[in-house]
Amino acid sequence: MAQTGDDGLGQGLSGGGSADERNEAFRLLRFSHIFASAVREMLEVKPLREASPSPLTLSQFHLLMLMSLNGSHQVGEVADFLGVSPPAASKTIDKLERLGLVVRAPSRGDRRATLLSVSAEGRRLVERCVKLKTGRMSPLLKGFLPAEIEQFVRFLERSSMLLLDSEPSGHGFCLRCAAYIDTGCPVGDIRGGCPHRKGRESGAAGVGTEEVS
Amino acid sequence: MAQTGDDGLGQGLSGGGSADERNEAFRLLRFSHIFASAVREMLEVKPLREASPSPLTLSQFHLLMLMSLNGSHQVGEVADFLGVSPPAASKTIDKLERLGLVVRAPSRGDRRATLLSVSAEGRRLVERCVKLKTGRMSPLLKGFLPAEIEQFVRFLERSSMLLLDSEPSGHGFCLRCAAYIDTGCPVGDIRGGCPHRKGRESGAAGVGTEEVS
DNA sequence: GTTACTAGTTAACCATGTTAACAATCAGAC
DNA sequence: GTCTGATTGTTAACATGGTTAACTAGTAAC
Repeated sequence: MAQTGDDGLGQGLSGGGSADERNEAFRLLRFSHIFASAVREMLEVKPLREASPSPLTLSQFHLLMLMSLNGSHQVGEVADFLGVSPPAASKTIDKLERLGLVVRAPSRGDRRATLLSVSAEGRRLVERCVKLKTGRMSPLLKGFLPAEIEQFVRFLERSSMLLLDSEPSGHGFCLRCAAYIDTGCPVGDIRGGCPHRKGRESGAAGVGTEEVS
Repeated sequence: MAQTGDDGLGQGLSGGGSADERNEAFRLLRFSHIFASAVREMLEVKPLREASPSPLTLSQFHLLMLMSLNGSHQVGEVADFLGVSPPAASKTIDKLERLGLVVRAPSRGDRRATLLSVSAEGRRLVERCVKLKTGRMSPLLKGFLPAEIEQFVRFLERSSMLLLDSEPSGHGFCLRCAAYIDTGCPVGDIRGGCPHRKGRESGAAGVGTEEVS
């Protein structure tokens, strides 16, 4: 039953073009969803659950990851990066502080601001989690030839950019897209720019240099 | 600053192998994240926000999608498919019913069960949403050659399976992975089987045939 | 026909998000 | 210098979506 073109949605997917083209569009949509779910589940949620004794949210972990790479941050920056309101960020930080993963300290320059940094315990958690991610990646790396990996990465990059570029005018939401891993987020180039990147570039002198620990 | 191998995480990612291999693993992990986020945002969240006057959750929409393709369902099946507890499903259905998108009707065979079906309004919403998804896909389809699309889809499928297969023993969580689009979910083959599939196969005679309309 | 199980809902609670209001501090006009 | 206005972060009040436990109604087994 329900062969590709038969059901109600086969119609909805037909944007013109031959049946083969429709079928390709259909399969691409489907496996994009599956891949996205698999990545989220196996490379984000599961490693985090295994690495952390107390159950952390992905948001909470992203915050930790961000700070473990970029030194101290202000609460507002963190809120921007996570894409939530300042009170939400504040509460998230409360929780992480109770767990002993981050540390709040008053900023010396601006006494309104509070600087956040990762504790040793938090840093260890991040390391454990990254190690688990790496482990889960390895069957994937073993199952492809190096040249295939290279091409797959290029496909992923190109298609991500094509997807995001269809935005009428980039009002710059943040993908929380692992940009914290490295500089040069390609997403930032086509949208308004991810807040994390902004923080690192413009705020580098004011924030990054003021170490807490 | 922070070139790929310099920062704290370059170390964490090194699972052995040459620097080039590590770099490839690194890029693959990163662009997998980016692609997953882009798919979620542009092919799931945004189309839904645009198609629906009242803000629906992805869960709620998945439920709608599921039922619009497979006729009526029981509350418990829906809970399994969404991966939430029965009370949560019940409340979700409450909301969708208040919005006039689904209809509850007593089952004639088993008077404990309630059968759910999509209203005409709900069906229109699903169609609008699918159309928007298709629209957002088109730049992607235009930006690739047909042969590239084909290969990209194969990569996505292979890597999804490799990722999911690394699970020690599939205790069958559901990816909500767009399996509702078509039969033959490849994920179901390697895990315990997605609950939706189970519902369609074993429950087809008891549930699918009893139309509520 | 009594007993045990199943389907669904309700109640009480928790986590996480929001907006509005607030205290403290900074920065510029005068 | 000081007053006014913007900013930083927190608290308070509330909405939403999830959980488990308890309950009702109905089915099924013996």
